[in-house]
Amino acid sequence: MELLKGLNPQQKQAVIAEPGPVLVLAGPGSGKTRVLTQRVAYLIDQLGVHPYHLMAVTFTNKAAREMGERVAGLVGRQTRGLTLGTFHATCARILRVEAEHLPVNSNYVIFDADDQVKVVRQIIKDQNLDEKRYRPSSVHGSISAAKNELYLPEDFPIDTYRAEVVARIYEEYQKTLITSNAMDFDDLLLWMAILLADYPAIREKYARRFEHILVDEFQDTNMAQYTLLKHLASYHRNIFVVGDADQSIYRWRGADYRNVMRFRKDFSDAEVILLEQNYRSTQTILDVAMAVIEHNTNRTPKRLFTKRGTGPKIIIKELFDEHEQAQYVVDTIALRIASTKANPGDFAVMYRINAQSRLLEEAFLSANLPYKLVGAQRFYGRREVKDIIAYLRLIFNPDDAISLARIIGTPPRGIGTKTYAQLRALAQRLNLSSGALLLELAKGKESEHLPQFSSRAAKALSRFGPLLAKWLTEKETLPPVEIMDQVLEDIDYQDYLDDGSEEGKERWENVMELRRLASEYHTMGLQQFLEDVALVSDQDTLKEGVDAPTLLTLHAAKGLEFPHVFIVGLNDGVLPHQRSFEDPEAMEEERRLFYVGITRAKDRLHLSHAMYRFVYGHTEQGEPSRYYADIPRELRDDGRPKRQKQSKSEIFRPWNRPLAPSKTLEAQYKPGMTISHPKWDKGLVISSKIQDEDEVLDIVFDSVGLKKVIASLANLEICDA
DNA sequence: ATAAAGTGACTTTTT
DNA sequence: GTCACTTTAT
Repeated sequence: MELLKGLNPQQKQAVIAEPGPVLVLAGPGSGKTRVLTQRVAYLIDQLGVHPYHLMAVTFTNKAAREMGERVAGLVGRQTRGLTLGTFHATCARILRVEAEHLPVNSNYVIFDADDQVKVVRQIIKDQNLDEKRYRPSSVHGSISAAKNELYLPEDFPIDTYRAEVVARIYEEYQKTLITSNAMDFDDLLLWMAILLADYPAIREKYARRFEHILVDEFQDTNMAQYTLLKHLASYHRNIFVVGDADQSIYRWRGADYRNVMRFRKDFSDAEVILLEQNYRSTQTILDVAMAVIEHNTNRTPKRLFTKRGTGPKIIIKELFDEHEQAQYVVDTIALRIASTKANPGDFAVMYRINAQSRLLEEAFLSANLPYKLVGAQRFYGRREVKDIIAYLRLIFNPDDAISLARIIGTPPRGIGTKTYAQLRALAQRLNLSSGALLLELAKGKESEHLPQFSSRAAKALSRFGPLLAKWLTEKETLPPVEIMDQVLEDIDYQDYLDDGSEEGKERWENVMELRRLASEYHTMGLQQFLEDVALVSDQDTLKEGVDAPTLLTLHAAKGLEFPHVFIVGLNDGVLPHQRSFEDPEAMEEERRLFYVGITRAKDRLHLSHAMYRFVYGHTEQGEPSRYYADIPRELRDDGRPKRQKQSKSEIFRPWNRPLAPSKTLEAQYKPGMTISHPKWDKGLVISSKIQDEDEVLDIVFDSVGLKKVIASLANLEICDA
């Protein structure tokens, strides 16, 4: 079979597996995307399954698009009818079709994270709750977590007083969304699961339709996703899932790698296939990856191997501060591009938090090196972009309270917070959405409610209402880009942005970029444009065909690969992140995140950290990441000259100190010793063990309590033996 | 009602 | 240090 050429036996076994439940446990770089793609092609081509009866779920739209193109190439014809997309996009589409069974209509809008927090904040204000005690983002986090676990407001577990308050806010929150004719990200999954559970007819309709279901990145599904998959697979039971528990990095979003175990239990007859051979990285990189991930508990040990050969050691570099680190990255990349045949696009720089990208960007800019930054927030989070999207959303769905609140006074048109609050209160009393009331007021003298406002407010309102009404008629005939043009003209937005500054110019350019995006939706229409804009993933913003280094978070790096990978900021508190310190489960996830980063590298891996780093404006001494201790010496090259030069500068530049002391395999510290640490001061040694030619100590400090310390890195002084 | 100036919270990670 | 939100002056 032409289709199976070049596959190894396990991959082949997966592609041609008998219908029924299949679980593919795929290590990094083991060709799982290929398996998934070939499997779809095989089902269509060899088993004659019509694409209409297939559903494939991926993690990003980009992955879906690539898969679609590859399948089309393999089967040599159109894949029309194939359901292929992210969980959210797929659910959004089905929910529009089934809207009659939902509390919203098919023109619902999708609330993003920002909108969600705004709704919560408004409710907290309305209920006179203390915003400090009930922080909107944290309350929203609780609501989101509940939804991912399929708890409706009435099911919200109340064990504390706080939970009682949150449950009340949750209830209000859902009401607000419904009157806004909106769904949030979590609702897309939640309502889909509810629909399938509560309406046997709908369940049967889709379960019968999807003869085969394929799921990528299965380890990152949450309870809602797992449940709806189970419903969808309830008729044919042909569910093919691919995942790797070691790469589960979205626990904080409700993802639960235990779904892999759940799957094995719920589908006990599942065929389990292991893909261990790696086609991406050198053995050295794989050995580093395994050495790091082995420290996690509760995992199935895996042996990653490759036929690619050993490859060079990985490089570990300590820099003075984050500026020097950024400079080092840029210099190294520039040098390699100049001296080897590496292309700029072969390089990626990864970091734990978005804030770390700024210094890197600056270094790239000042070196005059182009770069690509992955991150949707960067563009869609901009004020001017959000403003225009809010106008379009309001035009698509005038009930959208959040969008109306955003734009009713932007640009200023005489409707301030007071007037808006009045409008909102009256609308609530009349059981209308604010937008609907605004349209009612647009009738001018005929409106019975207009006299309730001051003459000034009434005048402003009766000017804006008709404008909205006009746009609403225009949307029926105009494509998205022309609606947008009309809005920009009517509100004189360019003039509003233009304050003569460089920033104002930039903002207008962003609006024009959005316009360019909208212009691609001539045939697909406003609904599709708004939906795509709401559901873009960070990876989707990665520009293809631009040959430049990529800057991205470790999360965004999942599923990608690069010949040269730099992971920066390997400082304790950054990677692993401080916020995870107290929670062992979160710490395991930090480790998986690092593992994901390492395994993105094909040929060369560079790790680096800064001796001093900025925290809230001032410099603080940073500790190298504890993960270094897990990387065997023989796999790393710490750039230390073979012979130590004794120069004065070295004495005054402690950051040049070698990563390891002179090689001693004997413990220098014993339990019971009192030591002194440069940052944590006095402490008592509890235990000491030799690990990878380094001494690892457990020390109880008076200041911070129990810490794991690597002797060669910590600069300890013995006070009292 | 709006713009300017001042205050305080805050930084994981994202569909 | 920065952003978003609140208070104060026009």
